Amino acid sequence: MATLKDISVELGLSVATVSRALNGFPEVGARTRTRVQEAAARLGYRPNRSAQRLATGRSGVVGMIVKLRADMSADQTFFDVITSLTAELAARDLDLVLSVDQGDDPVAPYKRMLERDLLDGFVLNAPVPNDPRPGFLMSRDVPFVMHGQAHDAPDYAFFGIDNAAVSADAVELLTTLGHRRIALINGEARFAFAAEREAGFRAAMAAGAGAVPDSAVADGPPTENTGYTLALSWLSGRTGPRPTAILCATTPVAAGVLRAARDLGLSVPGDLSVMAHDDALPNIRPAHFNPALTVTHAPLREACAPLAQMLVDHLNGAPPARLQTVIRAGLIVRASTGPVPKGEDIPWQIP
Amino acid sequence: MATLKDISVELGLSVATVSRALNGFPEVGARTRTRVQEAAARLGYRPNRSAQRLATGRSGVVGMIVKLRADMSADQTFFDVITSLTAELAARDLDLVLSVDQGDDPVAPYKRMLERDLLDGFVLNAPVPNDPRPGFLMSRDVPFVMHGQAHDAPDYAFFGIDNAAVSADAVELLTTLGHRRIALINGEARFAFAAEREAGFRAAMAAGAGAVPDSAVADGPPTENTGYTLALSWLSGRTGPRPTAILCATTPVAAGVLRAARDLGLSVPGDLSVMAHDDALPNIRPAHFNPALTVTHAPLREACAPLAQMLVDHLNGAPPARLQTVIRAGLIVRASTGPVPKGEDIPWQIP
DNA sequence: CTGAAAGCGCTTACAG
DNA sequence: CTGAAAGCGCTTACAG
Repeated sequence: MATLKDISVELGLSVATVSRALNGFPEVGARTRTRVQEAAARLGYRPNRSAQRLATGRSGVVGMIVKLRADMSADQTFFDVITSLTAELAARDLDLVLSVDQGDDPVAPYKRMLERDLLDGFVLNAPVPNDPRPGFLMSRDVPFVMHGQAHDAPDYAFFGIDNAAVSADAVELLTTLGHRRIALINGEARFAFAAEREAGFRAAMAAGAGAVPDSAVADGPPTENTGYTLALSWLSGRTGPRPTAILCATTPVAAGVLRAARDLGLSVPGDLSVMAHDDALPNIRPAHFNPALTVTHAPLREACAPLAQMLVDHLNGAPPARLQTVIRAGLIVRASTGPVPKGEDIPWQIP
Repeated sequence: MATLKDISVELGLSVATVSRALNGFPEVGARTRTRVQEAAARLGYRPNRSAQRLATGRSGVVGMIVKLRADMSADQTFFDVITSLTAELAARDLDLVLSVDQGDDPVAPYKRMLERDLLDGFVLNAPVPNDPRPGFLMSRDVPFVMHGQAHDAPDYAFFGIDNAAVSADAVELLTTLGHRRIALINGEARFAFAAEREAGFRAAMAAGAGAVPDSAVADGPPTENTGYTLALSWLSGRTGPRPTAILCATTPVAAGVLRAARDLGLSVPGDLSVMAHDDALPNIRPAHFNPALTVTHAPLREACAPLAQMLVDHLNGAPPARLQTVIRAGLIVRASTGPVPKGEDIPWQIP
């Protein structure tokens, strides 16, 4: 394995200059930099991470703790995020060490990893309302970045989508089409994003379609089965007036709703409009649903590069309160949404 | 953070001696070792991994590549193994870096990780028949250990259970109870362990109960749904004579079989005996099934300590062909198996 | 049984 | 713009 020394000998430069050239220090001459870069490529130079880490005092390792849920439903989104996050961190010379935890104490696994004393920072996933992890890590001065947002005006680094707008955009599309009885199959209530979506949903509905009864909001694991079961119960009409549109937390949930409609002989979008939020998981193509699914669209994996970069910036001393990004999901109108059925543009009745 | 130097100053010893004492070198005097260990504990000494790694030339990082399947069914066993493996490797000062791959080429992701040139070795999971990964890694002299076994007389390190015996033990129990028409819901055919289980099943059946028609062997994802669907079709009797016993690849599959029996009004074990192989996943308690499930039993997570140790030994120069262990699963007889129903002890007919 | 010393491959003040 | 040198915290022949 070629070292800085090899390059320096090859070019008659000092190791220091070679190091500076490769690390993009501005004071290096353009010609020198080019020569160094070429020699590095020619010799197949790769920095020795352990040496870099020893010299800089960083471990180059960041951690992420995955909560295993009691119901054992391995989250499909998990793999997608891990894939991208690992790659994005690797591109920035950081290794990601995963640790799976099954305990009840949300900060205990972080304490445990910190004790081993070899982590530069954390990526926090699956925030819950009033998540205690940011407070704990900040009290110990441990850098981290959160995927999502657990508090209203956080003083920590995070990247997420505007979940209230996800609901509002969907509601606005549907109310413009005349819908008033819109139901929501939300993500699991214990997660912060779900709380934001529900709040956004209720606010947008109140503004455009009328108040929403509790019976028109439900949640469950983000599966086809959840969608099927809830839609079947709502659409059968046994539980009161039927919704004319259903908003789904994920595309698999929407697949279940579509199946329920089919089983009940309801046409989509003739009798029922269906929308979902689309995390753009691989192997799930809402464009190929039948009918093609109207969605709000925000690929989960696109969060990974910003998250990795924020963490690097944070490690390099950037103030975390500057490392905050909220992006707005896109809206893709396809064939699963249409005008409200005639005579059905009647708001929910609050009991 | 305390260093070796701190300890050496504290005790008036050399850094070298402190290092030797802490690393268990035999030549250190017993009293000296004790003093050093006490001082290390008192000062909260933790070795600096980067320094160790730089000095030893090892990265201290091993990789594991997780294949993401097209059907997106995140394997429940995955989390269990990752949890334990991470912990066991950490206890041996190794970090585990996961990489998720979705491509078709089984060795490409290993090549890619190798190019980054910072891995000491790999843990290989989910072996398939004639798995190309061992050959590739051996050709590059990359240490690895396989969870399971992909070849008949491997020349590489691996740890696994005797899958043929898993089937044979189950078949023997059932034939002793008089069963002759035993059906198998196997793990997915693309995995090596499933091929071993099927071969073991057919051999044991041929020896004790008669040959098995292809229609009595099926496979699918290791889910409740797989068990329910297959059992329903077999037990309805539409596809030929009913099995009097069903062997399941996993406990969730058995849960599905039990539900199918219930739905059809069949009693277990009166009309049907049910067995499964139990990976001992958390939150699944075959002892609490109704009836309590008879199983072959081999906790997946118990493979992790041996795997971690084997990898360490391999990294320390042990010849991989010595690092091979096959353990035998246990057999736990509970209430889901019983004597064959009267007059039903008639072998399968091969069409 | 213990120590002095070299070395692992980087980074980064300090000088010029 | 470049270099000489110290230092990061270990490990490990080599000597005694």
